[in-house]
Amino acid sequence: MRAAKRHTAFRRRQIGEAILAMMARDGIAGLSTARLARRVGLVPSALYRHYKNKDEMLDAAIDLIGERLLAQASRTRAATGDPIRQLELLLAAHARHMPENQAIPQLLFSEELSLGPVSRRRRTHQKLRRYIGEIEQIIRVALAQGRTRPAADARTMSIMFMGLVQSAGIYWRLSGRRFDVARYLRQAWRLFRGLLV
Amino acid sequence: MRAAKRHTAFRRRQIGEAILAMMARDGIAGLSTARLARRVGLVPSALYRHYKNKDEMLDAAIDLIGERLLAQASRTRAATGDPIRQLELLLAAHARHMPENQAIPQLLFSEELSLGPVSRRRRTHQKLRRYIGEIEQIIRVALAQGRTRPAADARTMSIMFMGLVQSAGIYWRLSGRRFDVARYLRQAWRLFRGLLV
DNA sequence: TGTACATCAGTGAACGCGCGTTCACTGATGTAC
DNA sequence: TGTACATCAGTGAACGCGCGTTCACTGATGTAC
Repeated sequence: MRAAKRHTAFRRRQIGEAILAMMARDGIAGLSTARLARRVGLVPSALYRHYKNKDEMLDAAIDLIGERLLAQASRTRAATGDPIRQLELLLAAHARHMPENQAIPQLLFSEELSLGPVSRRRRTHQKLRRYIGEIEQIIRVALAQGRTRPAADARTMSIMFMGLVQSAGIYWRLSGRRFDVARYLRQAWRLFRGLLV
Repeated sequence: MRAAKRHTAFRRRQIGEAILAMMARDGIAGLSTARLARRVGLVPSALYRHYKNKDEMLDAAIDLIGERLLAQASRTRAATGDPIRQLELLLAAHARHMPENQAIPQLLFSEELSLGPVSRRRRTHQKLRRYIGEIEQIIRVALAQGRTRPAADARTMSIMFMGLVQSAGIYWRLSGRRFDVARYLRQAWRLFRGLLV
């Protein structure tokens, strides 16, 4: 059956999102153009109408990840002015979106990143740095409001904050999705919060 | 040139260690039998004298990772009786062995783990759990000696501890090995230590 | 609004390539007497 | 200690398979007059 004709802009977004979804579940390695095309409802060669090659498709997916992370950060900032509450909301969002967000660590540890073009690692680095920068700023505000003299700077704390999410992800994945991420992150948050107020 | 004849036990270990080394640098995906054989100094078909197939080679590498983690834990326990000092030593060891240890997250996020046989995920899970169990016990002793009433249990704290190492690894990798892991872990340790004493 | 033509987004067949694995072989190493 | 034989660990050639990508094609959609 012949697929309906859609504008390239539509297909590009569709392909990028399909990569993210497939990556979250099974990683990048098994992501063939055949499987990707099937998921989008096209024939493999049709993908090449919208991207020059597979590398460009991958880069588009990386851009989508960056967009989503930043969107989540600004949604959270908009929800409340209290920095402590913002961090708590952010952790809750990570717990909720754990399955889809697995695309991020899958990408970070993929050979496509370590063996692919340097530009790709740089782009990814930049996107993650921007997100962690957002967290760092929130922490900075929190520290200014808090009473404790912190034992480390805001940047260290922001990387540590990301570590909470990463460790939860690893355990969740390894346990066959049985590990109670939300519970762990609530407990870890109580500890982390103690470092700020 | 024909390779020297060595006992299977020797070759098995050699192959396992070659996998770990290659995995640490470039991930699992690009780990072909051809490249693996070249590294060991054999011809691809020779690998099959020592392992039934590639899956078994991979499992051997996973066992090696487990061995090494546990060895590191017991070396640290032997070095000092002070639990706080033990944790500090453990972090320092992780900072020192960051390059080789990249094999661990590479494995944890590989499609060989998520798509491979369930038994492989279980084995890996068990090995990591045992290591984190060691950390948990150390933390338990530390909490018993400390003066603070902790805001979370030892298990949560042990996963968080692992998160310190993971976040450092991600940043290190993304930054093109430029991120100062030792410095970050020292700072993060000061914060984490504050939760215990 | 209708017609003529250009562009765009789909198709299936074909390609060269590297992959994991098998196989018949060879000569070095180990074992029995 | 020397000889005869079995086992073991190496080899290169060959296999079937899925991969990313190219290409000539087709018919739907958009544009000019």
